[in-house]
Amino acid sequence: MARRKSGTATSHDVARAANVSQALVSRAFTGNGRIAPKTRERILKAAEAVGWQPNALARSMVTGDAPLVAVITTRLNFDWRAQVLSRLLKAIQEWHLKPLLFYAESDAEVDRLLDEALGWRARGVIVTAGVVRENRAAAIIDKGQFLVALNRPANHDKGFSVATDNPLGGRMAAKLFLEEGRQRLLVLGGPQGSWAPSLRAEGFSQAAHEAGRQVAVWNNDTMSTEAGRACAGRLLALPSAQQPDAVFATNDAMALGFLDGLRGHRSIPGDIALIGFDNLPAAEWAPYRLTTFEQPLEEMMRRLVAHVDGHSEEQPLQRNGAREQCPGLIRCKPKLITRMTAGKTECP
Amino acid sequence: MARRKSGTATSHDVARAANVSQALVSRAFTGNGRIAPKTRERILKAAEAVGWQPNALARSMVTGDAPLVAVITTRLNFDWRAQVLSRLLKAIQEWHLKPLLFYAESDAEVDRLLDEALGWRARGVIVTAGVVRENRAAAIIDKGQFLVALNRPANHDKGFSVATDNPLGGRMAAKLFLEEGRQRLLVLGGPQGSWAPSLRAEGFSQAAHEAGRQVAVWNNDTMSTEAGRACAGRLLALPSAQQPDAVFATNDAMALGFLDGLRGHRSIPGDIALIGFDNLPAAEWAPYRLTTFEQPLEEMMRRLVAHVDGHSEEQPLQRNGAREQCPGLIRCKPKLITRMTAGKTECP
DNA sequence: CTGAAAGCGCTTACAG
DNA sequence: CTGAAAGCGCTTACAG
Repeated sequence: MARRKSGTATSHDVARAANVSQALVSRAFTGNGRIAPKTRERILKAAEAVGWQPNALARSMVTGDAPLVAVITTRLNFDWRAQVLSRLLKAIQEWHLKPLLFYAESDAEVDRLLDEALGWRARGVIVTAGVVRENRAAAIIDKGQFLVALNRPANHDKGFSVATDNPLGGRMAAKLFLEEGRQRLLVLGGPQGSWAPSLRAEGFSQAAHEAGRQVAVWNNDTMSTEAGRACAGRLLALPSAQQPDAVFATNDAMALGFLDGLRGHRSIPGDIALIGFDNLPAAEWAPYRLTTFEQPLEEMMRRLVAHVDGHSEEQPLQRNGAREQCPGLIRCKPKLITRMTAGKTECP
Repeated sequence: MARRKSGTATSHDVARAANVSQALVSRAFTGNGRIAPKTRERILKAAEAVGWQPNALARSMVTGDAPLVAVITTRLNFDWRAQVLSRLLKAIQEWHLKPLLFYAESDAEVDRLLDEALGWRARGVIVTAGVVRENRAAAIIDKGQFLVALNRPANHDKGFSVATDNPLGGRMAAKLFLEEGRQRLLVLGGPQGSWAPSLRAEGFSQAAHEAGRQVAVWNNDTMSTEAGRACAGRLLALPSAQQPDAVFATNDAMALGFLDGLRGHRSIPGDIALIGFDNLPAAEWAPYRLTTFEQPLEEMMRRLVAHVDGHSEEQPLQRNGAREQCPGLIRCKPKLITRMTAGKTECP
């Protein structure tokens, strides 16, 4: 029944081999408590011979502190997700913590996974997929764990949420189009109810409305290159009087597909200006040269790290003093990367 | 010192709340041992009220079996890595195991991380980055853990290694070029000593040599689109008599950059035929239409899963009976995806 | 069906 | 400097 139990050495085996008490073996490895240097060395050698090292589970249990952080993630098929996870894993590594991953096949699973994560008594949880329900957030925080939500709300006033300033990105895109004198504006949006893409679209629409312009919004369930290509087809089928002359795609994948769909039919940015979001590697490739927004991943990670470090030092919340616009939500400015598809009308 | 210890409820708290013994609380959650249905329900309610669930660390300790699997990974900036990790996380999730990630900033760190992983007493370890040293492999397997290496050797006869059949891919590419009557062959290789890219290059060269053709190999330290573009520049600078008319890029990133670098200077596949490796999403985009190899990820995962399932059932090794070509290494055939850059010379 | 007790593999006061 | 002992939060025979 017990899988392996037999055969695995314990600190007692090492103690026997080094002819010391089991407690000394522990001290040799933790570095806590006095121990003669020579004894320590003898123990280390014995451990090596036996092939033993401390059982991290047992250590975590007895110290009441597991060096773990739970990370909720999902399919990595969108480039941006992989970038985020990669950067996150690196940060966690640098904390000398271990990421325990919870993979959500769909957003609906996220709540169950958060519950499961609680069982591991980790230092905290980082959510990069799905939605954090309010009572789940409370359960996590009440147990003294930190809660960080990336590009989504934490739904708790002691939770922490870092996001790209999506509305600002949308507004900047609109402003750029208006400065270029574009007339008919279109947004390639995400699924209904999605958080980040909706905020981008709303920021865009709002700025356009303030300038007296109307905006069409086409929602897309997948936000893939295929979806972008489909939108291009839809645009080409429109009566020419209704064809937009400026398009804001709420992610790069759609923008790239859109460009491919228009290739040979329209000139960019002559007929249609285009701005994307994410600054995927492909955005700068020769056939695209897409004007887009870079998400401030490094800044987001810095903020996240600062929050978690603050948490572990049990500092009082400094957030009130700092007067964030929206408590618990840190917005980091996206950076406009101007390439050929918009914003360069003054250059040849 | 102890971080949280205080405040966190235990099974005793639940027992008190439900007016039962602590042992019953355990039985209510594990499902092992007899317990009256009504008692169980009362306990579950009490636990919910207290906000408690079993401590997975303590459970793992006492059962001697932690439902963990260690995964060694690295930066996810290459698309293929992210795909692999994503698929892996899903498989592990389906086993009802939890992936504990070890992130190696460089290959040199991998050995240290493997050592660290041992401390968690996981069911096994899956290596997707760096090299598994022989004695490290032995240490893992001697402790009864499984060892799986993806696209690299496991370096132990009880380890398990699944890889794309890289030499075969190389040979197939060469064969296709030869059938097209290409004369001057070039390989865009990876770093010296890299495993998979070198095998691809070798397979290619070998097949070419057998047909009496010479092959030039240009190694690249990064295998990025930039490297591919640089190779294009280098090619264009060559005296025309020496210019290759067929290029095998050992990954798609280089192939795509190479295409961009040639754009406007050479016609593809007229002047130069090109084959890549990986079948990245971008390979099928309109400006590229790259002929390339799809790595058989699903088959690799199926094999991996079968091995690990076999391991947990303590089955005798079946490998000898099956007579694998190379013991412990399973090669899965890559699939040629024929698009526009090679292999379609008969079609307009 | 339920409870008291032993034990998982460690760490850490507490005595010597 | 070292060792014996308590205890971390559970699970699981073993008695009742």
